[in-house]
Amino acid sequence: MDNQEKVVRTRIAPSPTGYPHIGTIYQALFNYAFAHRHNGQFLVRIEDTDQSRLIEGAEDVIFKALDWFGLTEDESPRKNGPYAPYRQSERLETYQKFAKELIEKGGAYYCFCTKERLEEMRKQLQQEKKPLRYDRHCRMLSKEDVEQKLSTGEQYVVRLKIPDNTTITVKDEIRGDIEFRSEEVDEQVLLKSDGFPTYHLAVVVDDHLMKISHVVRGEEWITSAPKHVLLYEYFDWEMPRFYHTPVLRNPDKSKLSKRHGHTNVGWYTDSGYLPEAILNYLALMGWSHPEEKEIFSLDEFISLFDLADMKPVGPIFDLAKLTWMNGMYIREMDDATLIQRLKEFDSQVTTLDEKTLELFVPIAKTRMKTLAEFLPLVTPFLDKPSLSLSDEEKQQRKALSAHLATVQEWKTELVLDSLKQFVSNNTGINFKYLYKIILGTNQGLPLVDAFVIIGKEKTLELLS
RNA sequence: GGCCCCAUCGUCUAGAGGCCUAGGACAUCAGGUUCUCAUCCUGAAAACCGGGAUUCGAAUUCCCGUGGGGUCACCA
Repeated sequence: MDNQEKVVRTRIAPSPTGYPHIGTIYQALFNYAFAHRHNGQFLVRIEDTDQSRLIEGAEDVIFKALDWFGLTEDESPRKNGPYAPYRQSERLETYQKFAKELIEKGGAYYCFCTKERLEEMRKQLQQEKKPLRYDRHCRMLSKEDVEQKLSTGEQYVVRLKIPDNTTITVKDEIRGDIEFRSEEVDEQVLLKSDGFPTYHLAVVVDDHLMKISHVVRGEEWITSAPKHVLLYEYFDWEMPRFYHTPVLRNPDKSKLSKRHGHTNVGWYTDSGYLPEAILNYLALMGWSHPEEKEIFSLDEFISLFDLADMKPVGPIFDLAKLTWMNGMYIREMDDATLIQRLKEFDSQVTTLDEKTLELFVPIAKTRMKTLAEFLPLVTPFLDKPSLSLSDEEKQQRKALSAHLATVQEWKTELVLDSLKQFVSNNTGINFKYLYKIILGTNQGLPLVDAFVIIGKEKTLELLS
């Protein structure tokens, strides 16, 4: 009975405060994979308790991103579920109820300090070079004082009470027990004066109510974890297992940010990255395949992944390796799928002749690292590019055109022979030069293959 | 600065006391294949932060430094 495996339930708790961050997807991946590995549920809870930071439409975009990656949740505001609502702004009474209960239990207290007083207090502490913690001013208030202030409608917040002289232990499953001296922990606000909870109250209440079994979140939460542990103890609730995953970093090792890297999921979408490649890359940040494989599917990852195997080191997000991996996925994709993806990526691809597309894709494939690189490869053969060439180069172009016009049968070997002949007939000319006078760059799709695809007529037109 | 976390090639990592002359991947460089460029193949260069301790033996355990990161809100 004791050994009965608990249902695994994980969650991500994004705030709708802007574009979806790649770090959110990183978290989602591990939460999703772990839940699926254990036939559990993965939920998305929207943490919209900061009214001032809300951005309209941000929630939608988060779900759109999750869909794009295929990290579909089991319960969320859009899907509902047994523990609805899943949007914190709709659960206010719940938090208020528990805040009250906590006060009655002696785990929290009313605080009437004004913003001004707090500011002054901090200034003072700063001058004295003391840690910036609340001075517990209102904790000393008598019951009568509190009642009196409450009855006159004075604004208040609810603060967490920290016990004196104890050690609070956070059991982190990735790095082991982490100990905090209680006097190092701030008596944080749990319920704000606008009636909204802060993260600390909301997360504990919701994780408990929603029966979250494994809390998998970024390392930046370690410092506030003792507050959460305390809350679980005060409420006498069973604690979930905590896994603090490493934070993704910029090349300069700081926390991955907009300033130094590409954090917006939309950037990857727009740049022609494939969701499966991104996920594969992300999976390798802090985890490694038991056979040291680099390329593997989400399903394979799910079947192998264990949170206990996570490394605690913050990895640097290396766009170059992601890009390589993306190219790998493109190369290994079958042509039909790739064509489909290209069309979805850029509607301009839809306008191309289907047959032409089918012929171009195989030769373009090995030359693309992102979907965005397809069109620039192909269009120079379809729409005559306007080039700025020297007179001599124009001359050569004409000569080449005349030379190719003599090819009897427009077949790969014959066209190639013709080109080779042209090159050997003219001293100082090589294939690289040919690219220059035909495409304007010294590289591109194989000329012969491309010429055969578009046909003799169009080729000559291109060179005219 | 206080507290907390972390530490193997430039980057992601393998490594759970002898299999390590430290392995793989990206990036870099050099060759090969090739109509250019890619792809593909071959190869090269490249790391255990420092110091103690434990041990017959330490990248692996322990301590102390050092370095990097995180966090210190009525934000999450």
